[in-house]
Amino acid sequence: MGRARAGKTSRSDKIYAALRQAIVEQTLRPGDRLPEDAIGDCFGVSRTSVRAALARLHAERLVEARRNRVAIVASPDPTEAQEIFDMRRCLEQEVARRLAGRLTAAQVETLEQHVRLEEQTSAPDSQAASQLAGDFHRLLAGMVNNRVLARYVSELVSRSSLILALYGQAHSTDCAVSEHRAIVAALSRGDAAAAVQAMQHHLGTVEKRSSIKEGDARTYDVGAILKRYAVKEA
Amino acid sequence: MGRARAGKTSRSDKIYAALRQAIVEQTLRPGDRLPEDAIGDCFGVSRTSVRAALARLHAERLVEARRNRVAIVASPDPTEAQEIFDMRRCLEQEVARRLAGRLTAAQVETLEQHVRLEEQTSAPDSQAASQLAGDFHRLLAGMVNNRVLARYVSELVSRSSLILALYGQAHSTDCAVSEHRAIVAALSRGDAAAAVQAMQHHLGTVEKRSSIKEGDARTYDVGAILKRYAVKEA
DNA sequence: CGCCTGCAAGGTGTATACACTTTGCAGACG
DNA sequence: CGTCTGCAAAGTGTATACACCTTGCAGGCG
Repeated sequence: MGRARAGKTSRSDKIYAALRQAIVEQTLRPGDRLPEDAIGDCFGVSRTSVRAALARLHAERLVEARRNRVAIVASPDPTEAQEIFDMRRCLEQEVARRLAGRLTAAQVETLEQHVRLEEQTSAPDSQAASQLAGDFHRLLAGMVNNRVLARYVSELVSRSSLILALYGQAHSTDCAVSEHRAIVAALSRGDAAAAVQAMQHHLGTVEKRSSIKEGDARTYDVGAILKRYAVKEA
Repeated sequence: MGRARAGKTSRSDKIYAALRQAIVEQTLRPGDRLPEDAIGDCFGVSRTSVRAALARLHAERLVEARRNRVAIVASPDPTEAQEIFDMRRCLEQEVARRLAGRLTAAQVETLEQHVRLEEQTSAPDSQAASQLAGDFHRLLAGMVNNRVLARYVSELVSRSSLILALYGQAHSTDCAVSEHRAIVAALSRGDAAAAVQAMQHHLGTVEKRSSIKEGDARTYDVGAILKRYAVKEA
């Protein structure tokens, strides 16, 4: 009886995992429609399970669900995109601060192994590389002994995929592996200031890679945008 | 046609709101059972809507849902409780830092009015007072222009109710109003350092008010607890 | 008297049915 | 030819039905 345990995943769990994967891999892109019955047919289950999965994805802000309307993959507007990166800087800086000089040898090894894996990945712009890049950040956050922090970082990392999909070019080396290496180095030699700075610089790089411009996001409203076209057509 | 808009709340929305309220008010206490059909009967709806509401509450970590088992109101163990307060300190400190010296006169007035409302509330240990205290923190977080931050703070504030319910005495003046006043004062005179410190001190006070001790949370396991009783009975 | 076994009751997981809402389009109408 | 109207198709909101899991307890067995 020591056996058994866990294992059992409900149907909605499987669908949740599949959809989530498809979204962060950008197979499903922001704005794509997610009709419950179509998805259900596709997985061979009823709408019931699909609804549960969609609800969960909605809670994580990976899908938008308007009442009585088909759900769609979330597409963060520029303002939201900035808020997400802003928050990542805030949280992951905290991760760096807390981890600097406090990593065990085993943890450092785990991180270095992960970075090595990233380097060895053949296609640098592949879905796999993108996935690994995200995992690096999750791995790091998971080493802080605070599951709330880990969960928030993980959520933000996922949502970043949406932003890259919208404003960057698909999987354009989401994260420079060298920057990951620099972060690990600073952390393991216990240099908190450098670690924090490396993290900030890294996230800045990632954000820049996706040019979220669009009128600096403060000017973002339909009126302003349409006005530009009106001028052209006048 | 400028009219209409919003308004329509689905049944699961209503149930979600009701359960949520009951939980943060501590009418439903941590560990309380939440059987879908019982709740459905109670609200005159089917399990379907209740399930959706519970799923949402689960996503916010206000209820625990084990597979094939009745859902219960979440009861954070001491470790989790510390993680939540830890995270609150991290995020709300950021709120203070960002708000200091950047509040408009109108915002300061809103805050002062809220604090006045808190002071005037007759019963200081009432559900109402508790609710207002939480709202103060949400109000503050909402003034930072970052909805992600606001959402996380709001979630943590709600979860704090669970902790107070478990480890504090019910609604024991969750927050000292004077401390709220001090925070507003520091913010409005633009003293970031003081604001941050006031916030930290305040959250420290709140956490202390609920003595989460229980063996310092590292020693938290059933064995250790039962051992104490074994000694008594020996 | 204590432990194990099996069963019934309580509850969840999932499919299905049906009502209602939204949306796009065809055809009437100016 | 553009606009309005109404209807059918697509899709969601909710209730209900049934299979299966989990748990507590009654009764047998040592």
